[in-house]
Amino acid sequence: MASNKPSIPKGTRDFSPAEMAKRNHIFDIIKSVFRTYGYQPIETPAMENLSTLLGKYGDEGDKLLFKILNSGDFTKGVQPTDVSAENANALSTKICEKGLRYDLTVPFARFVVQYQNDITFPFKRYQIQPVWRADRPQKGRYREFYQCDVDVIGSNSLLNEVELVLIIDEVFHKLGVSTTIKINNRKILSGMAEVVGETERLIDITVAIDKIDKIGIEAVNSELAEKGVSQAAIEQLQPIIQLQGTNAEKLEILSQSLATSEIGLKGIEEMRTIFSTLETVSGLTTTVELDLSLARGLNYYTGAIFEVKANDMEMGSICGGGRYDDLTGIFGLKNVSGVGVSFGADRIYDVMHHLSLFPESLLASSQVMFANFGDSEAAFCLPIIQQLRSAGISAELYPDAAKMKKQFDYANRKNIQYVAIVGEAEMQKGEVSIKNMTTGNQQIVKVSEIQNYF
RNA sequence: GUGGAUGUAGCUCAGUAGGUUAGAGCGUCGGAUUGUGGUUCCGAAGGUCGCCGGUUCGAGCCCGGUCUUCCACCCCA
Repeated sequence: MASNKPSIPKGTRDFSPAEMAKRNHIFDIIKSVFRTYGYQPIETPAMENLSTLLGKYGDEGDKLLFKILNSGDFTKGVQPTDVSAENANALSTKICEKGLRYDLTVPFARFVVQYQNDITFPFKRYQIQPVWRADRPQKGRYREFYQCDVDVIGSNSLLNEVELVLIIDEVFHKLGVSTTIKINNRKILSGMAEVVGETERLIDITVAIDKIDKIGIEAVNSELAEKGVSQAAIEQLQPIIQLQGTNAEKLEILSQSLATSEIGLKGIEEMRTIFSTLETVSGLTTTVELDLSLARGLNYYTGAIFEVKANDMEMGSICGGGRYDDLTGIFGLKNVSGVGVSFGADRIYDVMHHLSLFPESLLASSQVMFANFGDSEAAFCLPIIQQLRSAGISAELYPDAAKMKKQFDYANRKNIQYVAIVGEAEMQKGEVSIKNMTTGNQQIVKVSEIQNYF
């Protein structure tokens, strides 16, 4: 059949003007907050060299990378024996040297190393661009989605962590999304693994306890056992991962549990500093909570880790990040620590859409629409419309001399607040009748004073 | 990547045991109403039932494959 309906790849989406208005609302607020904290934008290419991407996200991450087939004769150098299911990975690196970026943090690290001599440290940048993951799509999970990253690199100060919490708080406050910020620290997690004598199983332990909210303590324990964590270690972990109380209380008990772990105590100290500094800042509207089950998959995190959950809707994390002490080291720049978070714009959109949090005014294209009564009336209106536009008021003329019903319908559908009516009578007096579409009131205004009406 | 559902008009969904020209509501368009919308009334358009193949005298319905979307797992924004 030739009549295939046009379509787009799985997990990708088109966006209509109405959707873009809402998406831009999110981007605009995020950007404006980033800027008020002194961050500056950069962009990097959609594709990176595969060598930049591979090995940074763990085995799972590598599998989810979109690879780009080499141009030209990509079969050059490939032997028939290379082509087999077991060889798929090795083969892919032979025929693909580029891939679509998986996140914005690794390309940022590459960027920092590449331009280290031109950058003033600490470098505060933000970056809002799409990323791609060859994941199976689901609710809140897309193959192409936007991340909004803010990072500061080249500073060890915990003030940066505090600043990120303030940014998160401000963004979600301005968007009207009720959230909880969860914080943990990789050093604490390392300390836990160390204390129970399972240092080399850190990743397995964190991945398992990360699921405690979802699958419960029993299932977590059996998963730990499955991964080879000793029964004694599992028992030792119980009181730690099930800690209750205020942030300060949790830290207090933890400092006893992890007393023998230098790294664990370091993590606790960091968290104490972050929490106590946050207390000196007034006006925080979001709950900030120490959550020891928070692990986060990306294994380049070394200090604080963040995750933000929407309070009023079931949805994966809508923002997440953490400190990475040596991400640039992989690209040859040692001893540069960074910390940052990434806002998931598409998930934030889904949450706001589901909870009807978008302001209605976003839909309006113009503030005022001039009804069209015919050629001479239109000609009379055009200069007035230009006058409004130069005063910063968005205005449009209905292009056809259609029936009033149709023109008013158009204004309604496009959420235009005012309709200006200029016919024979108004033209002669140099006036415009302006109708408020929500109240239905109509007023007559002199052409010379019209821009003051809005 | 593994397992499970789904797909009928622009949207939300009906569709009886497989049997003539596949329906409704909303929306769209036109009219009642040639300077006043969101209400009402009347009328119209719009579907190769996701796609490909099979079974059958006959398939929206049964079977196989494929794609999409959704759900769980893995993992994640």
